[in-house]
Amino acid sequence: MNIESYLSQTISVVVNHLFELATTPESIVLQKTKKEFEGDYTLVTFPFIKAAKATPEQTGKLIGDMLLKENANIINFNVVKGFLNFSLANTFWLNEFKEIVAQPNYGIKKANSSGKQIMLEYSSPNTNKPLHLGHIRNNLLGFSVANIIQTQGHEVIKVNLINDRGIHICKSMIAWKLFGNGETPESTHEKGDHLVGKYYVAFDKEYKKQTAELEAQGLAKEEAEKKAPIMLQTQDMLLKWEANDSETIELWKTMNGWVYKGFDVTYKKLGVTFDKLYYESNTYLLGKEIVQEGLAKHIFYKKENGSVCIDLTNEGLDEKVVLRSDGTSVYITQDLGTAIERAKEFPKLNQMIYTVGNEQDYHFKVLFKCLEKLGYDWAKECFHLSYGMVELPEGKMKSREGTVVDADDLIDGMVATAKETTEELGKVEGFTTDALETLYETIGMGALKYFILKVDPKKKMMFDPKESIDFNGHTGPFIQYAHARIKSILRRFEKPTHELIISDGIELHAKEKELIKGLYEFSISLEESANSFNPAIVANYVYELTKLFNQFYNECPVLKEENETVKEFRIKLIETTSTIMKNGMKCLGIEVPERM
RNA sequence: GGUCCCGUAGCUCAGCUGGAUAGAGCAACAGCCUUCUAAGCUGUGGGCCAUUGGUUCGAAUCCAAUCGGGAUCACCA
Repeated sequence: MNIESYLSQTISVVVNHLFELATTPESIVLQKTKKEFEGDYTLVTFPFIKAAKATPEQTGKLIGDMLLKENANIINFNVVKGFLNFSLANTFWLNEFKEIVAQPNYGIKKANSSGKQIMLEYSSPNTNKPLHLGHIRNNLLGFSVANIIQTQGHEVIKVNLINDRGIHICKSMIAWKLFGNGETPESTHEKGDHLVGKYYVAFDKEYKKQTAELEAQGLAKEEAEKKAPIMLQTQDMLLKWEANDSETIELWKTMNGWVYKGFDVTYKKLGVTFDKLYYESNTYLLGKEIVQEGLAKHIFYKKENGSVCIDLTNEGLDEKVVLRSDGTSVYITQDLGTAIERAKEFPKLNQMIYTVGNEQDYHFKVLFKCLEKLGYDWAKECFHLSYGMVELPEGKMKSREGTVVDADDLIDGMVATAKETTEELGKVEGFTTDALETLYETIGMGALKYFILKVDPKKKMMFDPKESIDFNGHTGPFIQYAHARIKSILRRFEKPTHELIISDGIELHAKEKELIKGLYEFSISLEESANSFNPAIVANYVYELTKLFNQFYNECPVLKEENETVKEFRIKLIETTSTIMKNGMKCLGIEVPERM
């Protein structure tokens, strides 16, 4: 049951009767009562004082009196200025709790016929370098949003479009050919993506050296950059690749193979998965036909030099090239092609979501506008899940220069810190070695994932590698710890919990009531989180719930409670709390341990 | 320069579909482990919510301008 809409309904009836209004339940301003005041919900009465022809205080009292008379669930009220605070009966909250308990997956809707089919693209790595912190945000965000959308009864197809071709890929290939001496991940015991990334950096170094030399010989900077031998070799290689030169293709396959193996390890550590992989080498030629189609429809036009453009100046955008004068594709050509291809491949698709950084806001505006102009009505259901950059205190990350926070290093560092902390706290007893390894990963990754996901995706976020991610306070381990504490109590409880019956006569402790309210909120937060594609809402919700639990834990003994009815109720209460914590964290891709 | 995003405590972030005295965490300080795991709980200090003006009974929240920061405006991806 949605408590707010139930109350709004009641209030609108009362208000309409009292003041001869025609207020709809939706227009009632209702909020949770602030901590400092007595009550559960608060009605803002300012909107009614005119119709009531009374002061805010009098208006509040009028409404309060009538609510008290009309609704048995409302047992008390007080008025402070224009605010009517009212309390709901003990039994009301107990019943609410029973309803939650009766739904094993409270807040989570099963996939049903009214659910949508949604494609969500995320990750989209380049195969010339390892993943870094920016990719971590992308991956965690994409995976988490997919989970969250699923809880609302939708089907999500997670896809990864791998950027496996192009000049940047050739750069690391050339560098490897020149300086690699036949190195392989096996020979160097290096992760494949790191090995290839090393040569990408090597390319940049050599390229800078060569341009500097040419500049010293008197060439202009621009000229030098064009004429550097290594750049010419790279361009030549790209041509060979496009001409399907067997030796080049062979090297490309080999090196990309190394990278994929490396990526798989990182993806596994991050716990992200995909339903379908797309490779740009297969899709980059798509879209040319679309351009012809657009030309025929006079949506695109040909310029004198032969390039094809679209004029979006009326839309507040610019003129954009969609096909080069030499007839080759640009970025947006393939994106048009890929989108249309996917729509054909999945005819039931209701929405396409692209998880890509906000530096590409403009690109996606143009892309969606193009699709719309081409007459694809699903274009307005396309959504760019845009997220802010992860910033470092020293400035930007540049993978070419190797000044990045590497994903694997960061992950390993987090796990190592988890290990250190656990050992320092002396909490290693009773675990097998394997269980400990798993625990360190759970805690380390929990801390990292929570750190990233608790902030609003739209906003840029700051990450200071020098300050390690915290394990105290508003963090993943804080929640994991509370969960483990609950499980510890449940392990000691002698009866099977499913047999427990919640008695009606229980007088709720303040912290118990707060906790029930907190449990109820899960469903609302999850829905809000899904609607706004924002995992931070769930993340912050679970934190709030955990705080409520910790307060309860401090004030209300469970196993030591002498009254058997109360004890069993509390068992049920914490069991439900642990389930919601677990389900909430699962949405974020974070595991919660049974003990820690 | 055009367009878009962002400015909240020393730091990292909530709150933004307008409502009461603006919240957390970290850091600092002070309490709580013969009581279910102290990765916890309780308390103290810390704020012209960038600035100015407007709308409103009421503005951190909406509007405008200014200042500061970032992104983007490629026949790169």
